[in-house]
Formats: sequence, structure tokens, C-alpha cells
Amino acid sequence: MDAPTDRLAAMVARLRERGHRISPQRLAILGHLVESPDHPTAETLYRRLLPRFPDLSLATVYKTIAALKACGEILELQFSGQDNRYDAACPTPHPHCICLACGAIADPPAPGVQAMAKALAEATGYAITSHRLDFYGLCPACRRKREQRQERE
Amino acid sequence: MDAPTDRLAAMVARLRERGHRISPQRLAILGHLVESPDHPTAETLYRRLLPRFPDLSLATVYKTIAALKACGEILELQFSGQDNRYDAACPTPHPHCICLACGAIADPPAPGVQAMAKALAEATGYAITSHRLDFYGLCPACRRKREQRQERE
DNA sequence: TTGTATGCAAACACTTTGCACGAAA
DNA sequence: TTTCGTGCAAAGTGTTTGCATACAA
Repeated sequence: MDAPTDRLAAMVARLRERGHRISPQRLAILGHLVESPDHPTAETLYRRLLPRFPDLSLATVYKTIAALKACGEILELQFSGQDNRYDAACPTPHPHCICLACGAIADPPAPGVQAMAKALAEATGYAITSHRLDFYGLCPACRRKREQRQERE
Repeated sequence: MDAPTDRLAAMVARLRERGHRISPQRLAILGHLVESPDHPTAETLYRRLLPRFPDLSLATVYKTIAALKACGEILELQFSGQDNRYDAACPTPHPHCICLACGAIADPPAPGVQAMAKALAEATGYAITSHRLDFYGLCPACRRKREQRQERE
């Protein structure tokens, strides 16, 4: 059994134990979430599942995400200007590298985050329980494109 | 001349050199931004200035913020569920500690952020230009309240 | 059989925009 | 005198909600 399959089973079990039911739509949404390393938006999820569920509703996607949020089984990256992005493969806070050109999101290794959180807790007196670490820039592909464009000029 | 006054002058100068005009409303918004260490929302700014400008419009606040954003003179912390928060006192990216109970935002010292950004750039191939570091938890006051409530139970 | 999930449409909250008027430069 | 800023109202955008029906357990 591979990691996504385990993860899917864990999510289903968690939803069930919280009294949620597993409809075909919901199962498909969960399945797609764990298999998508690209941190999809609700809209993206919806569009990708439409071929399989021709009258799927965006509301259903949002409601499923809400259930996952309530269970702590999904990480929501909020943006006020664009759609929120979701990470259900690894629902605990971790850093992200976000491409400003194409919107790609990568999950880099996170050395030293805990130490930083501890230092900030001591400096401010806050009791820190969670965090959000986003690094913005250009992904390798967009960086290459930009370099080529500059060479041409 | 104290720091907020300097900062205000710098913001005015920057807006002017970009061709913007300084109306009394705009000056008041800027003034309030540099004096507010609490990272206000557009709505908060609006409510605080209403006594001085009884027919101030929220649109004017947003338009002024937009001008500041275009000049790189304000840091916008986006939230999709709540109002965005603004920091014009220090418009370059820096960590924030955000209280989940009362919404307070503190500016802790930031040791090691650059090192982390560099490590992530190397690990992912991203060209990192900016970042957002939010730590969520309870501020000292809300932590105290919660402890007292637990003692009573 | 009971209660939750679905899908539709309407409602929401925050932010942005269009426009006519007024004011900064 | 020439823009640009203002204030109002309307439009946008992404997300949530109400409700009747369908379906999981």
C-alpha cells in the first residue's frame, strides 16, 4: 500500500469517526486531494472531477473541504486575492515555495522552523501553536523562461 | 524628529515622486498607518478616521492602500476569511505573531530568516524574492485569560 | 428509517471599479 | 487649468448557506 492510499484511508476513517458519510463525490475529492502534489484550489478540484461527476457542485467541494478542516485533515493556504490552495497530503504546517509567475507550490524541507518558533515564543510571550511559512519567488521553470527572455533582448 | 515622522515623510515623498497627490484624507491615512503598531485593517483605519473626516469613504482608504502597495511602501497580510491587515511602519517582509483569540499582531525579531530562505532556494531551485512568516497562537494577555479560566474550572 | 450529503441558487464579506464632482499642483 | 482624488453606489470574486431531494449507514 503506497503512501497516498494510506493517507486516503486515514482521512476516510477520520471523517467516519466524526460522523461524516462517504459519498462517491466525497471519496473522489479526497482521492484527488491526496494524489495532487500541486496544492489545488477548490475550483481546480471541481474542474478535474467534473468529467467523472458531470453535475458535481462547487458547493460540495467546499463542504468537503470544510469537513476536512474541522477534522484537521487538510491545510488551507489562504489568499485574499486568489483562490485558497489546499494540501491534504500533509495537513500539518510546513513551509511552501510559491511561484509568483505560474502559481506552482513546492514543499521544501524545513530545517530550523521549530527553533525559530521557540525563539519567537520566548521573545514575544506568545504561546505558538501553528504557523505559516511562505516563500515567494520564481520556480525553476519560470526562472529559466525569464532568463531566456532577457538573453533575447 | 522621531521615527514615525520620518517614515511619514518618506511615504509622502515616495507617493509624490510617483505622481500621486497628497490630500488631507490621504495624509491622515498615512499618518495613522505609521502610528498604528497594531497592523490595522482597512475598516479599522476607516472607523478611526471617521471622526476627523465624517464623510470619508472606505473606497478612499482602499485606494490609498493600493497606491502604497504599488510603491512598495506597505506590507499587506492577506487573509481570506478576515480583513487584510496592513503594516506601513516596516514595509519589508518580516515575521508576525498573530493571536488567534484577539487578532493582535506582534513584530518579533527575526533571527535566521535569511538563512532559511537561502536554504530553501537551494533545495528547490526557486529564486526567492519575498516571504511571509506568520506564527499563530495566543498573545500573553489571552494566554493569561485562558489560564485563569482553567483555574476556575 | 434516519440523518447527512448533494446541487442549485441566493446570500455573504471583503475589495475593487465607474462615474461625476471637487480639489491638489 | 489639468489631472488626480473623493465619495457614492454598483460590480466583482471567492466562499458559505438555505433548502428540497437523494442517498449512506
